[in-house]
Amino acid sequence: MEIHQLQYFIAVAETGGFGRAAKRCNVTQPSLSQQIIKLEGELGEKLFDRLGRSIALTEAGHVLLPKAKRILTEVQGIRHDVHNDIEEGIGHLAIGVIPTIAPFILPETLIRFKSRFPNATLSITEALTDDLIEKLVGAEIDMGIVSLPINHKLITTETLAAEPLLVIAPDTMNFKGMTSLAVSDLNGMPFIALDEINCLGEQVEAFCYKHTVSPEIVCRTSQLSTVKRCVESGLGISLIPKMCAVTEPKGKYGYFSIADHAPKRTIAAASHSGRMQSTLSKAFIESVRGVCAHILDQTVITP
Amino acid sequence: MEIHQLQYFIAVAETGGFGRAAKRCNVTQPSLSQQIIKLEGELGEKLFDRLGRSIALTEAGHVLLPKAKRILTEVQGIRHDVHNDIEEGIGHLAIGVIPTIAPFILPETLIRFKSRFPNATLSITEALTDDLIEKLVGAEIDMGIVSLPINHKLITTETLAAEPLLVIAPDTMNFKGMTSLAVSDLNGMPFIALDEINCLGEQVEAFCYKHTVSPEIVCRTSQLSTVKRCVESGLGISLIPKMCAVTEPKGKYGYFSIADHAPKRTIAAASHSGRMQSTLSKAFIESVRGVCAHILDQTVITP
DNA sequence: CGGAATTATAGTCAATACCTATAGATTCGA
DNA sequence: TCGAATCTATAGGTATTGACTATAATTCCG
Repeated sequence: MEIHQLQYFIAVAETGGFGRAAKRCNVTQPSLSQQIIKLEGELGEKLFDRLGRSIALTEAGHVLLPKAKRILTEVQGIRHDVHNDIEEGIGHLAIGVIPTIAPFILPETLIRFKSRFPNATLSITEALTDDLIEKLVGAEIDMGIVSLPINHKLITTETLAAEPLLVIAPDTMNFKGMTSLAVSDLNGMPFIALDEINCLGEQVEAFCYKHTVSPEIVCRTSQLSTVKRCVESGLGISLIPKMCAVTEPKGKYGYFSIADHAPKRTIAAASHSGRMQSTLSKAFIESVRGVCAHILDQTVITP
Repeated sequence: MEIHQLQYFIAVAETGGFGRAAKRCNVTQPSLSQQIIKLEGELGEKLFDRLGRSIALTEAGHVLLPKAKRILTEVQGIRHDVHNDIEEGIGHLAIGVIPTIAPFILPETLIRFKSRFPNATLSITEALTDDLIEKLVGAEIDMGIVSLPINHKLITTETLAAEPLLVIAPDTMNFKGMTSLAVSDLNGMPFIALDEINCLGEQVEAFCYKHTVSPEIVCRTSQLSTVKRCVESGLGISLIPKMCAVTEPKGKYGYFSIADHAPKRTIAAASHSGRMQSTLSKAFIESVRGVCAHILDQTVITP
């Protein structure tokens, strides 16, 4: 059974004749007759009673007609739907975000995205960079929000924001009253480090190494919120991304920028080079970009 | 767009590869590839991202997949539906009945038929024999319940019942006390005739002519109920079908059979010779046959 | 880098959808 | 009742196209 056969069938039923139907379908009458006969053979039922002047639907024909019409309507609609649904943002998007970004941007991003695409569904995976890359390659997720650099030949990245890393220090320490520090000020300071399995942990480590700063690592945790808690307890200082400083209520600690060699991380959207970016994907990226800009525009430096 | 293309598309989406899909569809991989490419061309959108090891649905592919599955499911179901719906009596039946039969058999017939085929829809046309034949030939109705004879080369008839015609006479006339009459008793009697456009009118006329009986026609009406009313008023006698006598409450008149040359009419189902009789049609015929038997089994002859 | 796996391309073949011409059947009007 | 008109089915030829084989190009993995 093929779609053009159903088309012919409907044409015959509606025009009441093979000849007229053939004209409507832009084929000759014998061609159309053959296809109808073939369809009848496949269904094992005659579809029309060929009376002399006109034709009448048999019982089987009566059963088939509405079903055939329905199918044809759906087929006709597919071409438009494929385009319209895309434009109307109907669909699904699977996103991955690294843990040192997720909690700060997701709430606002989801609100923005959902209000723009109420008919889209989202699934969010929070995982470390390497996991996200693997999932991207395996097409388990459509896009990852990560921190650069990413080095994988199948992954393409698009920069979304450059984010300063700020020194967070407890009120009990003697940075109080200063607005900015120099790299050298970190030397020998007690330091709360983020575990290196987080890319942020690596980046901080790299920053220190590059500027030959050697803080004294007193504690290593795997979550930024734990880092903050430790700092608040006066255990030491740390370097945290600005979005983490902005989006949470301030406690007994202050934020300071480093004046001479300001550390930063680059937030980017990562996707599979071989896959087309969907409309939803692109829109989500813009949402994130907007949220980052909004968050990073705020000021938190201790006065 | 053809159905086998949708089939191939679904197979690729579900097996995650062109080769595996081809195996499932019993075609070679190049054939399947070509059809997918053709489908993509027709839709103007790529449906898959061909990654090295596997494939991923594009946005358009994601939109198409559920629609394609739906269509295919419906197509798969058609073959069964065409047969099952027929067996389950889903469908429509257009019936025509002549006015001198309709009011007496329809109520009971419809009740029987509807309880047997609750999912069928019925449309009833009440019209004179010639009209019904015309509608049958034009396939406007599927079957007619008429009185024989029918002479039309395109019409086939199937006898349902032989029905006596009874003399109806007002209580005021001197048939009182008799149980049966002879044809000759009608001679010169005041007679309420049914209009000849009804076949029953013709038949009565023919009966009288055949037996050289000449009742005196005092009135000609077009409905049997009017005939009865007139008889009840004492205007004269008439000949009416037994079903008319049985199914209505008795008034101030009596029924008498004619002993020597009992007049009767033959009730039959008429249909177009070139058309297949649907299951519903056949079932309806049986319903009518049953109702006729039940009605004509009763006795109304004045004791 | 070589071998396994996967998709795309090229060229050929065969099935089939389509066309022209015509036959068979039915209807309608003279 | 006969012939013209109308309609569907059949026959035979053509051309499109779906499918096959063989192979190239690419990716992935050891």
